[in-house]
Amino acid sequence: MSFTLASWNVNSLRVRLPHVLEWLASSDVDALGLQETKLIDAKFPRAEIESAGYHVVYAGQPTYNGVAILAKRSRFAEPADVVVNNPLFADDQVRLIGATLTPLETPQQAFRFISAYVPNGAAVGTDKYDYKLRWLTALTSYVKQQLAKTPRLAMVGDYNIAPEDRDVHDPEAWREQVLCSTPEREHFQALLHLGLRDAFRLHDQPEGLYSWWDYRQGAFRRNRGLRIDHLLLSTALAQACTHSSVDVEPRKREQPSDHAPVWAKLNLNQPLPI
DNA sequence: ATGGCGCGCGCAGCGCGA
Repeated sequence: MSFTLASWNVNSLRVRLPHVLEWLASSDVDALGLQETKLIDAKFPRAEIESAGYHVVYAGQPTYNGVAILAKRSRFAEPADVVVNNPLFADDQVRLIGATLTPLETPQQAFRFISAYVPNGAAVGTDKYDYKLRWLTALTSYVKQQLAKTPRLAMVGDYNIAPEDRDVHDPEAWREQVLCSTPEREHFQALLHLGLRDAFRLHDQPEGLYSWWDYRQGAFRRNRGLRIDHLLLSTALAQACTHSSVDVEPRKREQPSDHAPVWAKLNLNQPLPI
């Protein structure tokens, strides 16, 4: 009984819907967190996604932000207990959605799935950077609370943090810049210390595999990227994770998102520890 | 490392992302 979980910042779902539908059809994904849908709920392409065989829950706002969770209908019950945003953090931006996903065949394997769009932070020392750090502090409190209630947790998303120098094409150029600064990296480590694992680092990985490349300067062609999109798995789920990677193929298309989807495969054959 | 990119909004050019 294996499940593939994934995350993708699509930078406008209106523009990227064909990419998402093709990727779902070709990649065998069971649950997908989306970020930067940039759609109000009234404009969300619910019918198209349901026709593709997925449950979907979503929350958006005009122009900016917006998150969603897709779950394959042949494998999961309707997503339950949907929560939008962090109850511990008053936020007028829509950057978080969580739901409980229950496998149809093994309902005892239900887990909490969160799609997160961490603020970008603009530049170190700006108001947006302060907001990012405050947002992350509140996220850590919330995840701690969630893990106490639900030991099976997958929190996926655009974290806008490259955790280590090996996640950066040019670490010296990015030293203490936004996405790579020490305070941001400490926040990422704080999440791991709660009992989450970075799925990508559970396995041997090739060097230079990133999840975001600037649209400018031919950054993708030159692989000048950062690994800022992550799947964080609670220890209970991390034990079941057999593979994890980034699929760079969608980034090669015409009119791509600047982010590539990241994924992890979980083998839930054995009963999971509580 | 700033831009030069691409998005939304809305119909020009700006805010924003990372």
